[in-house]
Amino acid sequence: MQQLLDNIAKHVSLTPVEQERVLAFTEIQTYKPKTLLLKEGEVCINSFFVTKGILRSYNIDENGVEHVVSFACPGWWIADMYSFLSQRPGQLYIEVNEEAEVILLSKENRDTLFAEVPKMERFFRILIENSLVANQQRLIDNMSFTAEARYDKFSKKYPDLVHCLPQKQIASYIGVTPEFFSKMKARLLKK
Amino acid sequence: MQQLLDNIAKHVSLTPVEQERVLAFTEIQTYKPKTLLLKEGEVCINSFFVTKGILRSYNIDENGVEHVVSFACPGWWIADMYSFLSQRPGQLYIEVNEEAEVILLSKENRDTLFAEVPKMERFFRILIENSLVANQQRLIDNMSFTAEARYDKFSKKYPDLVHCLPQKQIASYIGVTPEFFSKMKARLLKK
DNA sequence: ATCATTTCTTAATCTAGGTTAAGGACTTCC
DNA sequence: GGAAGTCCTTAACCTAGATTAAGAAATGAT
Repeated sequence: MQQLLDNIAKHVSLTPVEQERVLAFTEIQTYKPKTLLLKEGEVCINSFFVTKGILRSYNIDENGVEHVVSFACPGWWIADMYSFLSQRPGQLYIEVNEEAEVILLSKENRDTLFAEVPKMERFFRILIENSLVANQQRLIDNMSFTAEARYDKFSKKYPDLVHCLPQKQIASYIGVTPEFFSKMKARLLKK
Repeated sequence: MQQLLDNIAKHVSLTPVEQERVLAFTEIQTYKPKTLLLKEGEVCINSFFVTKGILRSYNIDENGVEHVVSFACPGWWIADMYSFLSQRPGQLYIEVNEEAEVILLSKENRDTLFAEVPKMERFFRILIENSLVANQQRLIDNMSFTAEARYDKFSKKYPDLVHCLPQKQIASYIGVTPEFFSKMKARLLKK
């Protein structure tokens, strides 16, 4: 729980009373690997703050191909933002990659919290802003760079993740097939 | 100016006094086509609310190829969000497509406004949330669909834009070359 | 009107990355 | 500890979309 408060403290400073309110609205949970916290077609009731382990979100396209939308390590939030915000069925899966501990904040509680603790609305505003910027950068990168350059950027940005994720998930995140990813990696080793 | 207030009213309801504050912090401007409101390497001081005309933002990659990041029609906001939020040099250009009238809100004024009129922070939080959702959807679409399907989605989502934008800009937005776009369109006509 | 610039089209050729297939290396779980 | 899955790799072949080039059509400036 302290991790969450530390995370919030990076952007806004809460009084002890406000911190209490935050904790009152959240709930802690642990999950085994491969647990699905959300499936396509379901409403994303909770957003998840990761304190241990790794989660990922992905969608599955018409051809049954999985596309990783995001990873979440300790200190990161994850949700199907479309579904969470609209409270309508979404298209994303959220799955536990590695034995995880997460803090849950439901849409309902989030909205109440915004009313009671306006600083938390600021906190999430800033979080979403950062998220938008990162997302827009990824879009630009996908349009501007080759798979090789995208992989290079990814490994520099998330050096830890490169070692603990299955390659097929990295391949999916940067937008190539596992086979091509494997070929590409072999090519890079020769240099 | 009324357009801006109407737009805000869709998400939060301001008192007349609050509306006054908003207007006090904004400024109106008109621009000729091809005017560059922002260049790569510059700091994005203002965000722009379009009341007339069309703007677009794009970046230019290492090979000199332009990639359209977004269009903005009346009722839409546009900015280089990375640069605007961090007040550091950005990579985007913002250009006037069609004779435009826009309302300017600087980063500085926005932050003051947030402190004076908390509802405006809520307004922008909601705007950014929607923006993030749209952006994430575009990312997923780019990974999941062919150029043809992306074009189809685009023309259904923005039927008006299809008619008033140069094809090369649409091609760039959906992520293909103008040549391929032209070929694709010819193919679609045969069906 | 006319020259210049930009945009669009068509066609030939090329390539980054996809597909299919098959074997080997790890896990995982009775 | 062995059967059944996953995951990773390699290789041959395939295709969506890029590149190059060149002409036609539209737009704009003088």
